[in-house]
Amino acid sequence: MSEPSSRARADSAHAAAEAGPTFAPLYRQIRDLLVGGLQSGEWKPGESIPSEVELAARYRVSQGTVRKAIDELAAAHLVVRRQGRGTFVASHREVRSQFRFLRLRPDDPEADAGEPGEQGAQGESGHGMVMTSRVLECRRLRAPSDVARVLGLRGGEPVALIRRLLETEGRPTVLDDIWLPGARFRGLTAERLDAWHGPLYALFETEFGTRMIRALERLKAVAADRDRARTLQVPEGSPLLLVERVSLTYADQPVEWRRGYCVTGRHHYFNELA
Amino acid sequence: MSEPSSRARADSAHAAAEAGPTFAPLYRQIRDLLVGGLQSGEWKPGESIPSEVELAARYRVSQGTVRKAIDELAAAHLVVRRQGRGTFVASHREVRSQFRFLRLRPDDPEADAGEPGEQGAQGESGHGMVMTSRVLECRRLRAPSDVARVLGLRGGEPVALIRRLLETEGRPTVLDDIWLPGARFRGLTAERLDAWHGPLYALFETEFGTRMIRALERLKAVAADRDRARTLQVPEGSPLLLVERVSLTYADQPVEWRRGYCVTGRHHYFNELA
DNA sequence: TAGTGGTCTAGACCACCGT
DNA sequence: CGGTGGTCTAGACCACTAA
Repeated sequence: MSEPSSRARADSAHAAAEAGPTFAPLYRQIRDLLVGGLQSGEWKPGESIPSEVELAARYRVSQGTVRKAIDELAAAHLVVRRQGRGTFVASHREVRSQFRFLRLRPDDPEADAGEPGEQGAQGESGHGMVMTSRVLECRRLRAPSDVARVLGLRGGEPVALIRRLLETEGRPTVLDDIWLPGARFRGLTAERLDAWHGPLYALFETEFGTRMIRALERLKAVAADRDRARTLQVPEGSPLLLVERVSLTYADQPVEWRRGYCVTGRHHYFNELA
Repeated sequence: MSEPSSRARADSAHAAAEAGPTFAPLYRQIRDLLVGGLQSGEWKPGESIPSEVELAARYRVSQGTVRKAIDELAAAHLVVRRQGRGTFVASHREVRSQFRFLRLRPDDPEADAGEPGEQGAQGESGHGMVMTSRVLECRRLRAPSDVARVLGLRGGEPVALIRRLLETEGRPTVLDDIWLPGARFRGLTAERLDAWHGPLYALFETEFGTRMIRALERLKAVAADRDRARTLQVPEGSPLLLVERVSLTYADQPVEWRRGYCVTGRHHYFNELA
């Protein structure tokens, strides 16, 4: 290494001298460069990124600095480290991160358990829960203003709407309304959804190059209106758990708005405060 | 340093030689020692722990190893680092970690905002929300079996029950039933609760030496029964958000079981999936 | 055996804080 | 100014994986 971190130190000195914005430490700059590689698709979900020593050479920093950058990516679940093998881009197809966004669980794990590891058709399962999905509707339309606002679109831009029913043990459990930006999800049809076996986010990642990174949720208790009561086979006015979710991809760009109405008679939403 | 990490290396070699349990890396051993110091009260909430160099000398490891141990404690919110000052034991009295466990937020931040920084009597506020607490009941009794099971007590052991009503803008919003192990919370009375101004967990930490570290929650939507409907001033049968919480202290010991019934007409439970 | 991530060390320098 | 945490480096060795 002929010029170890000359750029970084220059930046740092720069920041001290100027009154301008303080510069990020080297490992954060490296981290952001790596995020750029992930975002641009240079390394695709499931693939490995270059080794730490290679990245250190490429960016002309020490291995320790690259290591700290990757530590942050791993903490954010953008990559997964595997000792002896390498560092891999996280994927919703992997079991490890499959159910990271699924918080609904059966009250009694035993009562709702299927065969260990079993999955229903279109199934998203986890924690001994078997869930089957039925797509009720999938159409494209112009964004209503509230949807446009949440997704950061202009009103009237094309969006896709998926309505689906999740069932556990044959009982309707969750009714989802899912809004997606039309531009990102060209070619999304009910047939395509029916043909896909696996988590929805794995489909989005694989078929549309859109990877959900994190999500913000708002929960409320609401009374079932007539339509939803009928679909979920509960009395009108029954309490439902409304889970509103905005999913974000790289750079915190919103790419999904979802409203789920959950029957919580035999299930609950689990959360850990840490 | 005369014998740098002789213990650690011996352990490591040991583990490799034996078929027994693998030994934790040095920094985890150090971390656990530090947790022991926190748990035993060697360093109290708000106080600073020894500096990294001092700890490195004490445990005869490098500063980098101590640093990594403290990194984990900081990630778990057990300590807070402050550049140039030191590392401090986290406290519920500090604004930083005041509202870490409060997930209920007004739907429209503007609508419910009081004076910036204002707090109601008994208030737990945050995110522009003002909440006032009214203790309805505080008595001691023998643990019902379900409470005993959750708190890890034997049935019939003494427990304390607090019932309180949280109000926002004069509107009843949350009805809490809080169960505590009697042994830990000797001397807890309604008068003591009324006299305390600040978060409940700060009281527990300051007056009873019990610090809540993390919590597990289960959420459901339920219909308001007659009593709760009256107390919360909503129609009987209205949907309420039921938040069931088990709080844990060091070593994941359960020390609180709480059931909160929330009116979510103007508020929601916020969560981030990361 | 070669290559990867994981641990540990030692030392330099920086940014920040209170005195 | 001295002391604290924060960054960065360089190099050694370990643990794991795959060929």
